[in-house]
Amino acid sequence: MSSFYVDFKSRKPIYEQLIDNITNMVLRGVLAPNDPIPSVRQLASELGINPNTIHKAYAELERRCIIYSSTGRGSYVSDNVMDVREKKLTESKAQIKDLLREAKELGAEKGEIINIVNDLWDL
Amino acid sequence: MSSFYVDFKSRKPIYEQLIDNITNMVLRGVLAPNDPIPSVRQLASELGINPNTIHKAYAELERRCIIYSSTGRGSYVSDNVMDVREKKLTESKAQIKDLLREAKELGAEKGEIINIVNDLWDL
Amino acid sequence: MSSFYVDFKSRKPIYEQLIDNITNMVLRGVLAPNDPIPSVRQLASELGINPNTIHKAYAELERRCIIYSSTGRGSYVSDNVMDVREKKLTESKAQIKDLLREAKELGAEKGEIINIVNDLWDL
Amino acid sequence: MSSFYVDFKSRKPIYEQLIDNITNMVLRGVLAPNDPIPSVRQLASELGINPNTIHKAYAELERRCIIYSSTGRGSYVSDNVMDVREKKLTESKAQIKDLLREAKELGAEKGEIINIVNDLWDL
DNA sequence: GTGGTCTAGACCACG
DNA sequence: GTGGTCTAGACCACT
Repeated sequence: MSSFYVDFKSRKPIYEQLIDNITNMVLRGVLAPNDPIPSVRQLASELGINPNTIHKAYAELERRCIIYSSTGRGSYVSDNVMDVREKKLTESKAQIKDLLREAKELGAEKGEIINIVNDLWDL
Repeated sequence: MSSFYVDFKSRKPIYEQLIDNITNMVLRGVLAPNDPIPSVRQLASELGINPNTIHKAYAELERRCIIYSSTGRGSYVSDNVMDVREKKLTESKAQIKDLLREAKELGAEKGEIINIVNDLWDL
Repeated sequence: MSSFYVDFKSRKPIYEQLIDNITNMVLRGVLAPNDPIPSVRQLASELGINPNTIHKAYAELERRCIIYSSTGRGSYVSDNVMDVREKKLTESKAQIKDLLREAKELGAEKGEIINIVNDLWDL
Repeated sequence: MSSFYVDFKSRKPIYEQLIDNITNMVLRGVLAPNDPIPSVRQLASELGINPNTIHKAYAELERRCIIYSSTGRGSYVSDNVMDVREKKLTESKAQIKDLLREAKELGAEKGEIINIVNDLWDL
């Protein structure tokens, strides 16, 4: 029951979906530091995807220090998860700020936004 | 002194940049309802872009009811700008909600978000 | 208070709009046989349209025997209105038949159609 | 023995013909949900048409949620065919109503219309 | 002049 | 291989 999943109907490239997929599993703790992740071939056949696509995703994940690979032994979840989380949170807040600025220009009321925030944090 | 501008180095397609460009000018009132917008060929030569690319952008803008075009007469800003603004604001708020949910999962504090909101609205 | 009208936002060419416009006025009796219709120049200035466009419409209306023009004296409504009506009705029924066939293939029920017909004729 | 076909002599643009063509095949079940449709290049060479023209048709079909495409994988029939059918039927009935109203004004008898309906549904 | 369609051919990223 | 973007240049109908 692995939660690996790709949506072929999405416009988002499959390799990007995989990146997001695995990144999320790591950040949520579904995959713990030093856990092994499926081999390229295994995941490829499991998802019915070209192995090259899996490889591309793994390469990018390694570049982002979310996993590490050792030749012949497979790939594992990195143990500096907190750094990754920190980085993503910073990006996330920057995006939110941009969107809020846009929404304000479009006429959004401060109250509406506060309500959204309250709903998410307090409910 | 038209504010049309495209960044050829961007990964975002030129025609999408044009769409965003014009949409923003309409939403901010730089272009008023029923104002004429530059002809396909004129804007093409002005920006050093192929007319087909401009046409693609105009066609999509027309589909989104932001402009209307008629053969032999040219293209004009639509007059139901409020509908477009309303629609965009709804989308924007949905995106914000999604990002906030993600940020919360990543460990963002409610206070941080509230501060961002206050900064934007009250400063 | 002439009912001549063109919608610049429509995809339908202006000259076609004029043709439909005048044809309808003739068929509904708003314009009676041998009534004069506005001169090309007059209608052009009234509607803010290029005279060539008006001329094109008038030429087609003449070809369809809906109006007749005599050089230097202007244009007038034809007096064989019934022929025109007959012809249009035949076309109209053919179109309806085609659309009904399509609707049936799409799953329309006979009852729905009968209801539409009843509403139009009996209400 | 694909039923793709275009009439080069028609005034209807080739890309629109393709759209109608494929839409009909989907609605009639000739193309089933998630079936692959020919690649842009393949259909182009098959029909002797420029790939750009095929692409334009596919792009519009995707916008209408009749197919979906993904780079590197190809294009496939969407699986929410019923929504499309529903939408098209609604449009179709609206058109029929308009035409019936016109026909009535032109002097059509209710009986004539009823006969047409009966012929189509009962024969 | 205007927008709209089409062709020919190039280049890119994705799988 | 696939779809997607862009250019260059032609032709059409409409105004």
